[in-house]
Amino acid sequence: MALGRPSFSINDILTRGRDTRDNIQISRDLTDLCELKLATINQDQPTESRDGTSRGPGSSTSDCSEEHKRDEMEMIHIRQGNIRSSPGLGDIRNPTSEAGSEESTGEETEYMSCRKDINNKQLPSLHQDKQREEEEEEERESSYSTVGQPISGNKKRSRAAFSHAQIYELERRFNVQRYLSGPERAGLAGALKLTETQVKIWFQNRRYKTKRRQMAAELASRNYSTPATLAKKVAVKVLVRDDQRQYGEDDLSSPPAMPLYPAYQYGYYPYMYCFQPWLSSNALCGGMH
DNA sequence: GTCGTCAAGGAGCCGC
DNA sequence: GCGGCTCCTTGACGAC
Repeated sequence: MALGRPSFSINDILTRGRDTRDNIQISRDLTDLCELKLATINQDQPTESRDGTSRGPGSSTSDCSEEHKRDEMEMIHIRQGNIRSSPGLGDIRNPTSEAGSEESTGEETEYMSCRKDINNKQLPSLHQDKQREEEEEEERESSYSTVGQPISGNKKRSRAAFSHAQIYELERRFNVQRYLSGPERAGLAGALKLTETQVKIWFQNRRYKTKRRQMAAELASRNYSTPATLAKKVAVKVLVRDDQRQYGEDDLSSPPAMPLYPAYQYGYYPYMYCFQPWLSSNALCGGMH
């Protein structure tokens, strides 16, 4: 089951990504696209930048260049293999910001918060960060296998915590395509120092999470349009027009030729034609499908 | 202690 | 049979 593919192959990001400049350019394109959509969403709500200053939709240019630089550094970081690998290190995550980013309807916000986390926590001092990662790497290798599971017979299940850089890359990839082929998965897993299974499971969980949120949004919208509101949208035959009777008595006694509820047209939820929140910006930005 | 989130486990289904 | 999918659950973990 393959969904719509972008005009360029994401493999370009990974394979051509050995050429960092190419990779950065694609990263910029994706970042710009996502930020553009986010700006569209928040047109009327000035967003809070990382340094606490608010910025409007049109004022992101300078910030973008800074972010691009940081992205650039981050991507170089990843390509150099200085990425934190999967095994559960609680200190490399930022549950507060993650939880905060889990807006009920926002898919793009997770991506953006990931960017924010990366910029906030990892990029300001790459050298210190690198050194710390090396220390963590040693510590990790002493207790975990490469797939993030305890080596010894410890039956206690360990929950791998992916690094911000890994999640950032996974999210970005997910924004491009929601389904990966085998080679694509292998390439991404290799680039992120994860196993193919971990990438596969991550995408599965991510798709299901997206779906759950869409369903929740749908449910909320249904509750929003109350039955009383719907009851007003009933098709009524025009019996008299311009003082002329439009139907004979037989017509009126027989059932209408046209169904009153053309539900088939919009599935079984005709009112969704008017209000489809899952087709709004979050779904579009979250999937670009 | 409770709650939310997340990676992973597992059942059931489908296509090859 | 195998691999991947959806869907739901489990167990770990952090925030409150």
